[in-house]
Amino acid sequence: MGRKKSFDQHIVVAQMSTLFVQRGFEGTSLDDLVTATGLLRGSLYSEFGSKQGMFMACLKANLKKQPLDDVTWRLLLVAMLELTSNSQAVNEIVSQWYAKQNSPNIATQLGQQVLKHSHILSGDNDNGKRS
Amino acid sequence: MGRKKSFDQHIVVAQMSTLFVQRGFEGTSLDDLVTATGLLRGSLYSEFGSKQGMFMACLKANLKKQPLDDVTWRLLLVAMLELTSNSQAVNEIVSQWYAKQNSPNIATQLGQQVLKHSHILSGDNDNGKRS
DNA sequence: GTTTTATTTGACTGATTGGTCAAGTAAAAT
DNA sequence: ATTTTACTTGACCAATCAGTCAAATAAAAC
Repeated sequence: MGRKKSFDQHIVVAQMSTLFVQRGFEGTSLDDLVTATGLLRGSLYSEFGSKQGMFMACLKANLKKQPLDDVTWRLLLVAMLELTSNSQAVNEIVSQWYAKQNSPNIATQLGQQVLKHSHILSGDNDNGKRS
Repeated sequence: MGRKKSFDQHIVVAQMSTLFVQRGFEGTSLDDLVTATGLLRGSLYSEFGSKQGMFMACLKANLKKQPLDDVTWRLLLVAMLELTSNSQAVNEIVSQWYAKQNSPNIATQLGQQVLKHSHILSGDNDNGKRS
């Protein structure tokens, strides 16, 4: 068997999901992920293979939820706007999810998430500052 | 007066808009913008001040169109997902636009643009390659 | 023609990016 | 107790990032 893993996949995926949701895919750096998870780069890469692998783990895990929560909708948005047109693998995940949907108002739900995320007309942006 | 500008603002803004629409804000590099416009960094910075200034020029110029075309909708999406929550200046532009809208289905239109951009269920992604 | 002003040029910078890997460590297997 | 296996550690890397600026250039003003 060898050494035991020092982390719980589910927790790590949840921590990474929070980041991807807040900052998007390109907006989230490996350093961000290292800080948020408490793992180091080597562990993250041996577990997920690549940054895209980390995102896909988040997307797959969250898509299992029913009904979809805000985190999952926002991961779908990030996938569709940043990854779907460049990555076959992510495209397939999202396409398979979309094919199963029969609700006619997916677009509306996606759009509502965009509006919610944008913080428009609320004025609570931080002018680029990060904690 | 001094030396004349070697470019037409409108054309440069249109060229930059195409890039921001295709690759998003963070996904578009200064090198990309230099290549697409034919201008060099110094010219771009003396004209627009910053990368965000370049994006804002694109957004402002496109929002004058009526009715909004796909490019403008996509710029709004990019703004809302990548900039609005971190940049007061971009937030104000989008907020002012949004306040003037009285259509009840903005969310739906935004969502349709997300779906259109995602290339889902069409399979024509390029696995990350760039021309 | 000389000076002044505005723009272009592109090499350069320090910071940050995603990703690697040899060495170290902890557990199981023998 | 020793070996083997699996995971962790973090320094390191080449590439890329947004942004700068002194020097060169072109036009207007005189």
